Amino acid sequence: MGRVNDLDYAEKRARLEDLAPEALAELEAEEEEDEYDLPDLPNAEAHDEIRMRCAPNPNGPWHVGHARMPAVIGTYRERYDGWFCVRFDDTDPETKRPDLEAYDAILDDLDYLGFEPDATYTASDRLETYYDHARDLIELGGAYTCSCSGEAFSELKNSGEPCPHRDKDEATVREEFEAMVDGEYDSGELVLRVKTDIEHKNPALRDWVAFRMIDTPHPREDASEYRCWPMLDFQSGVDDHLLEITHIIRGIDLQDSAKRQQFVYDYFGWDYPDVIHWGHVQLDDYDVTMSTSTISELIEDGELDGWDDPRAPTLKSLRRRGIRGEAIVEAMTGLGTSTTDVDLAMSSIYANNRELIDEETDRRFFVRDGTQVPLAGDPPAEANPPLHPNHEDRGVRDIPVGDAVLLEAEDIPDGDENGEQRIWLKGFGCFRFDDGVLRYTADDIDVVREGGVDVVHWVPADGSVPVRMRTMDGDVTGHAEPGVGDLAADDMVQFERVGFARIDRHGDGKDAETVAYYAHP
RNA sequence: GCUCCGAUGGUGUAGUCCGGCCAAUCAUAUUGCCCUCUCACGGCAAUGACCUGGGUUCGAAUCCCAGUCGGAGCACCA
Repeated sequence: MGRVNDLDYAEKRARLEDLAPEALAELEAEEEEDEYDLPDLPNAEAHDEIRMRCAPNPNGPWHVGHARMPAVIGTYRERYDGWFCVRFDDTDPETKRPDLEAYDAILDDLDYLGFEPDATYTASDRLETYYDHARDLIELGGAYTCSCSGEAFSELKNSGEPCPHRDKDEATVREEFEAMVDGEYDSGELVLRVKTDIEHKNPALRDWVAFRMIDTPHPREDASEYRCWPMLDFQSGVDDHLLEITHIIRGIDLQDSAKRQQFVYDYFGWDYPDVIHWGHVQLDDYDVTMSTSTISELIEDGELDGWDDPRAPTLKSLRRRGIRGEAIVEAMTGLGTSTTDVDLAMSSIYANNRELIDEETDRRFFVRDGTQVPLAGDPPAEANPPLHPNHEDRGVRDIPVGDAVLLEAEDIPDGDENGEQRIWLKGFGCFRFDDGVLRYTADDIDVVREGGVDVVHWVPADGSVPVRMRTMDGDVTGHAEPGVGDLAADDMVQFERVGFARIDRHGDGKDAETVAYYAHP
């Protein structure tokens, strides 16, 4: 037994293969099955092709929570060899006014996450389609124009009473709706309601609004002439059918939508897609709320530098910090699709990212708030720490050392004669701290192996690169070893004992700062 | 007020449909040890959960009822 446990995995597998090949096959088959993070889609086998949509409101670049939708439907698309589109549900030019730059910003965020939609639609291009369906619905007796104020209707609705407009004859409804389409009413004057069940036990489903008038022109020029706009439940319901969506995945805030839209589907004789609702996601570690409008305000007020400020919980921010989209996608699919609210730990995104980048990311020294200490005792002229501890083949860094180094204050020995006064400058050698000077001792590495002498990171006082590292908790300044000045923007480094960071840009001229963005430990 | 959901360790998740294989899976987190020219990686170990109360049953995380807590909708927002 003990001998078996001492074997490593490959050996155990080989031994098992000899002894009981069928048991091994079974074990490995089980492992295969377990590889999915996400549950099976309901009724997947009933469709030739799984078709899904991601339907954002383009009112700003995406925050981290938005990544959940593409992560999940993108993963399902791969798993079922399916299809998904992006559909911009931009049918409110006023309250949720679209931001013209957000359309491309969202597609860009999607690309960062590693997904390309099979098609892209924009609801504000499709108003004529919605009008046509409204006309059909009116003909089926499924809708009526209503001039009640929101308040008055709400009161009637809550007591389960129909409003006087409910029995309007079809010709009048048709006529008034055409006048709505032609923009002959002002905002608030008239709406088109779907006739559902005014006594339905759930008040949320009673005769909801399908179209309303909006005076403010849509920001997209192609849509700026329209004044009669569909509500989400109508627009989205019609589009989901026309795009042959088989599976809708969305938040619990739209829990009642399916039931509302079901009335329209019934009038038209359509089958409603399968729906999955999930709860809200919260992120730990951030002071800023994950909300597009809040972030947008903070940027406007100058509290944040922009959508990619390291303190902003946005995809642009994570991207700038050098976190791969894949790390976010994995964290998101790991959340599953439960209807409960969930807290996503940033540490799980970091752990995924570390796994992706650790092997390929070279090590560098970065000393925060360095204290200068002179060297003595004739040390070597150059230090040569490895680029990566697990990859000797990549070679070493050549760090020319002058007559002084910068150290972090806590790494400098305390000068107490009773304590160990030697430190090992990594990749360089052993020094004894004496009277404010580090004197080279020429001890070999055994003094470290035997314990007692601490290894510290350091940079030469001359030739090091001033660095401003931007973090979630504010900027950190210090100096990185000279070679960092030669790295390209976008290169990742691991500052030893500090963490992973992405090189953002180098400054111009002498003494100009290099800017790096901190990713994670 | 009316109507829907949901509840497994610090976090996420598996198991719940079809009760026993669950003194509960995996990941992450935290701690300790090993490895190591710091960190990271890797290895080993520890920590830590079935919301509460009833019921059904030989047996309940799983089924039933009640309660508690949490979330969502009842918009001319998405």
